[in-house]
Amino acid sequence: MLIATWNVNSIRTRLSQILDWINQVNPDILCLQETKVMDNIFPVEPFENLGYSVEIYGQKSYNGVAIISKIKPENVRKGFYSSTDSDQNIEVFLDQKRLISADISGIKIINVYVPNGSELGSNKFEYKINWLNCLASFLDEQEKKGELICLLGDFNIAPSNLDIHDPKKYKGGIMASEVERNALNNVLKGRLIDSFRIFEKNSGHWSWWDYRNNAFELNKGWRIDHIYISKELTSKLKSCVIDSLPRENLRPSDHTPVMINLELNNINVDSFEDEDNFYEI
DNA sequence: ATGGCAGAAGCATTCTGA
Repeated sequence: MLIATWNVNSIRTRLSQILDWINQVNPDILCLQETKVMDNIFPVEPFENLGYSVEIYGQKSYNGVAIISKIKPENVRKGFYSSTDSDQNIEVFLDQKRLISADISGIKIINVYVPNGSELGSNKFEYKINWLNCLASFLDEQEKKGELICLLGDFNIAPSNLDIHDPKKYKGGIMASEVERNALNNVLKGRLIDSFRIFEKNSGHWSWWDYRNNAFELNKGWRIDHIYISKELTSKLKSCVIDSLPRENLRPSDHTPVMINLELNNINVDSFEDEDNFYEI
């Protein structure tokens, strides 16, 4: 099962590029960020015509996330939610559409567009850290329910200096600070694994290149788009690939797709009960 | 310290991103 994430920086501007990529790669699940469009004018039909279900959570101009899936998702939820009434933090984040989740093939897919944060010390930076803390609480609750999780999207954080083309230049700055890395680690808590680092231990692999200063041509990038999976799923993980080709397109997104291959093809979704599998909840 | 590049909104220019 191919699961991909891609910050497309406007679904309407990038539509033909996304459809081309789907036709070439044939992903089972494609999670999008920065769709930048209200739900009532999201181009749903082109994806449905390719056999996908489309779940969207967007707004005008900014943010916006979507799950495009061959298997119809269940329990689709938009934004943070909690089964306990105590979590009043959630109300604060309703105006920015940055998270959509759904159950697909026994895995809870959590698609996120983490705030950028602008610069350390700013109000936006505080929002970013608060948002990540809320995500940590959200995952705590999912873990308590025994969910198998795939948390993926644009995190706007380079997890280590290996994930920045010039770590000295950007040391301690936005997307590279210890505060952000600690907040991210508090989300992961060792229970979620960075798929890419299972296969690649070296630097030099990027998922985002700034539009400015010829950054792509100079290969001055960052790895800020990630696919984290529950520990229990790592034995099923066959690959994690950053596909940099779409960044070469005319009028590209500044991000490029990241995808994993999870070997779930021996699983019959219709007969979970008959299977003696670790992923049962 | 600033700008550089891009998209949306909307028609000149501002806001936001990373």
